[in-house]
Amino acid sequence: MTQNRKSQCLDTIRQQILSLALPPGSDLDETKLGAEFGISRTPLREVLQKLAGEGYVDITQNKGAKVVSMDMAVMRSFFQTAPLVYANIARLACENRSLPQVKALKTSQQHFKKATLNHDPARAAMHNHQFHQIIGDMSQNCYLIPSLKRMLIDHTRLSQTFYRPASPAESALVRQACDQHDDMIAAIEDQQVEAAVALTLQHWALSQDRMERFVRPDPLPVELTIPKETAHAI
Amino acid sequence: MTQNRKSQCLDTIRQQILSLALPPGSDLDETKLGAEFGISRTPLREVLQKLAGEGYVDITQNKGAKVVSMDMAVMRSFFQTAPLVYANIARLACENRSLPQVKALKTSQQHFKKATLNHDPARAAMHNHQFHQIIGDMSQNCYLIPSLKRMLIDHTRLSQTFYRPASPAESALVRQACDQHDDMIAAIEDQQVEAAVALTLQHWALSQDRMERFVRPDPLPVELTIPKETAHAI
DNA sequence: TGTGTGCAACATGTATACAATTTAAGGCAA
DNA sequence: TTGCCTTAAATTGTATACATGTTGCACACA
Repeated sequence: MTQNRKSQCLDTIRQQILSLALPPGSDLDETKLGAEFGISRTPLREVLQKLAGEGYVDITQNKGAKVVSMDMAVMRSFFQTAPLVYANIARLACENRSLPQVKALKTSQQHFKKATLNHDPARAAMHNHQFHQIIGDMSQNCYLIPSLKRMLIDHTRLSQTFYRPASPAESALVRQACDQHDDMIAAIEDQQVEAAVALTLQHWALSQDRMERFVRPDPLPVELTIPKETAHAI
Repeated sequence: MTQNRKSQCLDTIRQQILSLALPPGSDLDETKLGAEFGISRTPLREVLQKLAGEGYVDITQNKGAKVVSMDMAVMRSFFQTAPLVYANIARLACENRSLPQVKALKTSQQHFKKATLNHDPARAAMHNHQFHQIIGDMSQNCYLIPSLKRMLIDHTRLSQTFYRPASPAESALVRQACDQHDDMIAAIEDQQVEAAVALTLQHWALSQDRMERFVRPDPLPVELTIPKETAHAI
């Protein structure tokens, strides 16, 4: 029971960081969080240590924990490194996947598809996160998985707007991403390595474009008209 | 002062794991270690959490911490993944290195060279570890660095015998590795990306051979003679 | 002899009190 | 007002006591 509260605390904070409910750079107060989850500071500090190990938070001596930031320098390496990590994880997943894992991947994809159809962007982002984490598990490579997990944290945070399409064209992109997931499952199940890698790179290219627009939005029109509805800020 | 003891504890355990003084799979008793380092269990548990985040130990619920194991399945992915990670870290290090980092790398290499000349294999392995970790820092890529650090843990553990040459031919290999370090420093300083990557792969090939022999030793001679001196076991 | 049960010893998990450090505010002098 | 020093509040770090869970041994029984 008490153990339940601790792991629930861990899950909740992870989820809040991924959903940007806890924005990058925000402070995590030990006393406040402990009271919130009904556990004392000792186990709560261990939760924060664990989150630090997973790359969700940064802990500074005598200064406490902060949600990891997403500054420009980091974004640069994010876009630079993602295809390398994703493609190699996909390759290894093809080679090492077990059938129960394939089944878990299909279940995750069902939930993801349902969330997109129901226009539930928060759940869609979370299930997308889980989908790619399962592919990571399939790779069974304890050296690359930490990199993948760190990438997925920022990927999920950046893609929070992805599943909140603002136009028919954007809706089409979401459907396309969903179809790519189906194709990836098939390739992994049939262990078609080259197909899985190619699909992964296509999948990346799709979200890359959306995310880069999010980081560096379209320039305002030169004619000084005021847009009807401004895009949401971070 | 008290903070000193905690970080000293962290460093000592890291060093003991890398040197195999704490062999893979061995138990880490909280009470015993706390007494040993003169700190109570609370900060010691935080040390273990940190080590778990860095990939030095595995923590199981209600079972405590163990030094991460090195079974055959893991070794396979180790040899499979190392060139990918090392080569890409080298590439990024070339592009992003700062001059103070180059200076630190040269200092580290001096210590390394001195240790090999003095036939101090433990120190040589540690300075080699530090050398490659500095190259990791140069890459300034927060996504790949965790993978590199996890690789280096096992690399250093596997190479414990590398710097304990048993024949003139093996001594030549150590000298060659040392020379490669010098060449790598030059390539990184001059930002010659292709040269740095090629050198890194050569450097890997050299140690790969030694390490694979360590994991899978030479078959015994078919004639049933007893060797004069048996190689040290793990 | 083999197997299962219960208890005792031990190791890990949590709460709380206290110590040390950082942060912010207030007051004083230039 | 500005800058700096002092001091109080808040936050983090540590020690200890207690709670909970695991392990291994002894003993009973088939």
